Amino acid sequence: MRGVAGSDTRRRILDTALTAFGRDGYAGTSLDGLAAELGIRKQTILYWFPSKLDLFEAVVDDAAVDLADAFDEAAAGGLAGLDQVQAIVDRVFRLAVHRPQVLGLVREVTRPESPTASRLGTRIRPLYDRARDFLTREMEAGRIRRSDPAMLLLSLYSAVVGMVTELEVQRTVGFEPTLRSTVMRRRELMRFLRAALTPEPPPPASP
Amino acid sequence: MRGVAGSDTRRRILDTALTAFGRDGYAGTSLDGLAAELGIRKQTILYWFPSKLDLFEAVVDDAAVDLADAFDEAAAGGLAGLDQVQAIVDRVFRLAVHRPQVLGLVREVTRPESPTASRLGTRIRPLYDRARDFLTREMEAGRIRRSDPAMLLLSLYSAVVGMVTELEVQRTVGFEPTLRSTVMRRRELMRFLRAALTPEPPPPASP
DNA sequence: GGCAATGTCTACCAATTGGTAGAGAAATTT
DNA sequence: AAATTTCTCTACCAATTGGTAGACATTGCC
Repeated sequence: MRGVAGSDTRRRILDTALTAFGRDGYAGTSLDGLAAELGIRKQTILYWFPSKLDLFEAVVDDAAVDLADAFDEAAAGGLAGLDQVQAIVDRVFRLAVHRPQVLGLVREVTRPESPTASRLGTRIRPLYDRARDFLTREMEAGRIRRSDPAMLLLSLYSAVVGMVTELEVQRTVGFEPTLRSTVMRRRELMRFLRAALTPEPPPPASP
Repeated sequence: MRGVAGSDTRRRILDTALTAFGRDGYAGTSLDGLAAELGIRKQTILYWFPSKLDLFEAVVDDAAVDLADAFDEAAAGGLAGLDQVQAIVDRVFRLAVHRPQVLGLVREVTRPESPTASRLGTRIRPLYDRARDFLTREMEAGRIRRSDPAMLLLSLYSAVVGMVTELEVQRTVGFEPTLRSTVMRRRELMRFLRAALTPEPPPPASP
């Protein structure tokens, strides 16, 4: 078959490339290998995406949409304090179980030398600002322990992404990442976060 | 100069390779580039290390020693509970400031597809076991909040390494990683960890 | 001074890389 | 049915990759 409607070819390339870039990194992914995985020729990839870098950027943009959607959805409930945090963590975990490749890509793209570190940066920036504002507000309202919001956000990000992404550390250490262990991990993470975020009890009330 | 005593050539290669592998990843690092950075020819590298993979493994082994030493040193004080945790975090931070490349390599090597993920695994395993036993003990003694030690350890690992390694996220987000910000980050991380680890107050004593 | 060991280099090489040029099949338009 | 557009392919290519073979310089030993 030749020249067939293959309009989904672009889609297939994006999906396979997402997995490959997240798994092997940008440098470790070759167009030939990618094409072989897809059962097509490299030139077909270059037809849809003029260069490897273009493909990578398209993949990143594509994944950024997923991430932003997840956050939006979790934020839509209009929750507050720890409940809102929990909703977001749950949502990110759902994404991680459903499409773990996305987080692999996040890992690759947040590498200092990543070819488009800055690109994801600009994509993520709005999410970041929203999150920091949220934390600031909740701290002022006393629903979250008071500290530097930017730093706290970094801690949260690290804990969540680290926990979700570094599955290998688990494997290295003898865990098989089953669904059950994933659920346990989420629960454990939430306990951890709740403990860290719960505001200290107010000082003994003065009359 | 030719054939000079260059016994430190091996050392220089290891150091430069550590930085390069941590920064660009295994696939993203080329022997030619490495050699150029060192002002020598690629064949000199291949004289000291028979292949690229051999070089990588040597680099990993080298870095693993540094890490293990840091842990040992931090553990030597014979502290308990949160103080011990703090000592380790401090020590890792010191390593991160002093030789940030090591953590870059940790990041690369914990990637699922890393050529020697399993190697670092076996190197780290003993450290892991010690840490988990420590946590279990401290929980039983009531000095640390009770939870699943393995999971908790994963949380700690994620929070610390994530916080230290993912400098780029900070940069992306507008922080310049100065020494001062590093100190602040460590302090913030400790506050975070302390909050998460401090045992809950005992239930109201029954007679 | 001769000589083996050590260390660095030049000269290659086969395989793989990202990318170009353009042929040719199928679908769509006219 | 002819012409055009859309899509995938074959055929190349220059540059880079990790690696081999071996020349040649320096050093330390006798």
